[in-house]
Amino acid sequence: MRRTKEQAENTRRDILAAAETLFLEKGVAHTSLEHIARQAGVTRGAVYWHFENKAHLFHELLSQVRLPPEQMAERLSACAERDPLLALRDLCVEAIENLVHSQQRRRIFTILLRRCEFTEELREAEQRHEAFINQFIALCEQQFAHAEVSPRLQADMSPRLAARALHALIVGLFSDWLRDPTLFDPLCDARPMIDAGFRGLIRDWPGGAGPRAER
Amino acid sequence: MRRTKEQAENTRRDILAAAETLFLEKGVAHTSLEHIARQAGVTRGAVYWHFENKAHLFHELLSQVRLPPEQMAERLSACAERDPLLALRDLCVEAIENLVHSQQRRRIFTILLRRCEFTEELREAEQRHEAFINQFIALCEQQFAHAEVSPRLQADMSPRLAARALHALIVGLFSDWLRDPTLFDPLCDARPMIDAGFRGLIRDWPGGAGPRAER
DNA sequence: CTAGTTACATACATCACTGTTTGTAAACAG
DNA sequence: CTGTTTACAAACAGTGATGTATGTAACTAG
Repeated sequence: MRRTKEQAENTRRDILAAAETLFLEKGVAHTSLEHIARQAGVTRGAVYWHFENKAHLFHELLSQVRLPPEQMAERLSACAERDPLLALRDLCVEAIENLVHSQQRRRIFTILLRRCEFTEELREAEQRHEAFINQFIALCEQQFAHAEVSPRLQADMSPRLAARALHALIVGLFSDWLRDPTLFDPLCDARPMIDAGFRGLIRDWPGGAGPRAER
Repeated sequence: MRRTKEQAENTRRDILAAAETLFLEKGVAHTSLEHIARQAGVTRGAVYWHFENKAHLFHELLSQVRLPPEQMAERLSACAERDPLLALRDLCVEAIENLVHSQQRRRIFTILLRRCEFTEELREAEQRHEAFINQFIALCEQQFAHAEVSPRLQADMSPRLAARALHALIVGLFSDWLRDPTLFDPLCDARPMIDAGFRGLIRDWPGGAGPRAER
């Protein structure tokens, strides 16, 4: 009963989708490969064929939604003629809004934040994720350290600290909203909240009256 | 080999301590009651005697570090003669600094944020924790809605939104620092970061030159 | 057309965990 | 001092998960 390459790719996707569903529902540790296989309509044989083990499966799940940092860096430097901070602000707002637009992102970040244990087993996936975060923070710091920007920082803020505060705000918004989506509405609240963050970091940050970002 | 009441209390504490250690090390789901018992120098019999099951054990672990909300409310209203926001600010800063001062807090919050899966099994503990968070947010909102305070909010900020943004910042700082303690030093950085948060929410927030809180 | 390989299913061996039950010595109440 | 309860230890029963090994039919390259 061998399948064609295309069919094989489909079962692979089915397995990933099944894992996504079950990880979200019962947590990573409490989901067995048997479970995943059944949900995907295959046996564990298929799972072990496509993935080394649960940790690798998890890892590949995560890779599906991470914006490659190069792309982020590109987006930030693309609009170099504008205020570099406005580009960063828009990026942050979009990151949060994206949770609304893609249920897959929402599911996977929920798994990441609330349905998995970062322990030996998932060390590799964790490290990749951490590397990603560090790159994001580094990018922020870079923007804040920009020659035209750093003089605008509030007195008690270094580029380093500003980057960390901004990241904390975003992570907090992610994890709060994923925990309870009724807390706020990303589509209308993310922007003012992020703006508030920037206002605390930057002296002359344009107030609530500032222009909306172009889309 | 029955023990005296005092001895029993000790084994209970030993079990909790063992669970704390192992949950942190290997995650809640990956830690068996057998493991915990061994680490505590007892058998599973003792564990089942003192706790109904792993979920209840986990629950009692968490209760060890949560500041009762009444105490928070009290602290906030205690210094009513001062700016209510300064009291809130100090409370937030302290919450973060406390992570440094108590390794137990640090361990337990690490477990909460990175070593457990919020799934059916832990539903009860999760709900209590969530209730606690909601009370905290409600308290913040209350402070921001205070008659003398709300006119000072930035134009695009409601008390509701401000409370949520502040909580997100704190949660983010918690989870970032627990993930990587080299990111910043709570003892000197928490205050400016929290101040930045407030500055983004409040118009006339005293700048970095503001007075340090009395201790 | 036919090796050889692929994409699985099936079977096997092993082990770990949970919950419960039973046993028991020692503490404690009266 | 004695019956009762406490604070466990030990044994039991059942279940499920993992990794691997083996089988196999169909695809595919030549």
